[in-house]
Amino acid sequence: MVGTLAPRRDIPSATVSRLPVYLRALHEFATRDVTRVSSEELAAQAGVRPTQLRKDLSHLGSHGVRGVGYDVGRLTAELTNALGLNRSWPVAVVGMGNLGRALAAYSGFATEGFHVEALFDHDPSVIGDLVGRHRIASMGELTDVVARLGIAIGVIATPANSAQDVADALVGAGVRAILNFAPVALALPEGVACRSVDLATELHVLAFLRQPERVGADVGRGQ
Amino acid sequence: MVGTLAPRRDIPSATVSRLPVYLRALHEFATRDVTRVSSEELAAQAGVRPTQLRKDLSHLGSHGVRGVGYDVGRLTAELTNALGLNRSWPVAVVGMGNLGRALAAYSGFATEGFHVEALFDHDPSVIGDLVGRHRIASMGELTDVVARLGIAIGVIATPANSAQDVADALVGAGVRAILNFAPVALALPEGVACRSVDLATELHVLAFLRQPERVGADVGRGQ
DNA sequence: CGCACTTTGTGCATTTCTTCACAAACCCCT
DNA sequence: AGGGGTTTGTGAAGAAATGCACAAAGTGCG
Repeated sequence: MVGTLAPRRDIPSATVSRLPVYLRALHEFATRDVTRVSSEELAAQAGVRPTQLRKDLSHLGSHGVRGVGYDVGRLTAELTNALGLNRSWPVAVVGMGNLGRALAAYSGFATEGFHVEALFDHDPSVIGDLVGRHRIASMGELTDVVARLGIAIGVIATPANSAQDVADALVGAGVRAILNFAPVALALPEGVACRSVDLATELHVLAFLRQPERVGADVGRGQ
Repeated sequence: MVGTLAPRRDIPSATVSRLPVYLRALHEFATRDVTRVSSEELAAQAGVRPTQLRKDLSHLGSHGVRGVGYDVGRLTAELTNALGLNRSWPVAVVGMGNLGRALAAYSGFATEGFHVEALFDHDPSVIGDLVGRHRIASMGELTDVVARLGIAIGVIATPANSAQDVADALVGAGVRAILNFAPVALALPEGVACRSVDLATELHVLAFLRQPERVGADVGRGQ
């Protein structure tokens, strides 16, 4: 973590990272037509301990009912609202290699108001190609397109060496939330949110954990 | 994190998650023919603070030279060794949708001894198809193939509802390290290492951070 | 050869995160 | 209406991670 810090309201960042997991667990119960869950059931589904779930929810001022549990619908609404998922989030993907194309088509991105609305690439030979319902635009069009479509989140799926330039372009165009798949630490101005996902790093950590010397271990956000 | 715990040797898990980042930063310097770096330079490249870098390296018993810095080659070797990257890690990818195919072809996977050696899918209509240099095998072949090729790491890129079955199959076949892209908390026996990457969760966190009420914030593994 | 300068390694303080333990709150049954 | 049985919400304890400040250890110049 390099950017800025200090969530304005006092929700710990560790808690924020888990809220989406709780939301998904709730959806799971909803599809089974369960209307009430205990912290124990919900925590089991989410892969955390009940006590942590309750503490996390307490930061939202969220209220279950003692002796009963949580109303699935109500808690879903509260979490959805807390996460800001009751609006639309136009997403742009930059970098149309294997990963970028997969992300552009990934159904996980289509949930909860996230919509891929624009695709960009540097390579002239792919500009104009259709991926899903969208045409790949050139980097030169980025500023205009981002402004016109009100892109809120930029996904960087380029090689490492162009990631910083892309980030600068996105920020310059007004994007203030970036999901970065390139294996570099981006330098970003204060006020720009960034999450990085690094596949090679994940494999490296697994390799460490699986070394014969070290016994069964489970580091980090295993679940 | 739900699985087991307690890295046998006392390297904090937060440190372990950063070691691959340092290794990559070192590679960057090496390609520029730099042979010595200070903790300040290396930390800047890695996106952390110098003091944290030094503290992390101290857990390895790694030694730089006071007044000088670190020898790029030597530190690279030490980190490579500590992470267990001086051997080959055969990887299998299960689930040949968009994401699985991208992962199978992803060059980031090809670094440092990680080699995709087997591909699996449930869908009969894609079994036998070639992706890269490999044929997609059926789930029924999983146990045999994993054993024969000595697969060390299983990557799950299936929908959420089949992820647990796939995990069980992998573990049953002897795989004890899993990289999970399905949005579920896997239940795994003690001694199986697991890292989960959840794209939807990352977007949700970004949405939270970008809500108007909360000012610039940067949660979690932003870099 | 010694002194000034640089940069590491680390004990300690601080902050953040997790877990425990229990009182408060609510339902339901009689 | 009251009491037993649950399950939440939370203060306080404990653990982990981070950041500070400085001593230790090296280089190189005079």
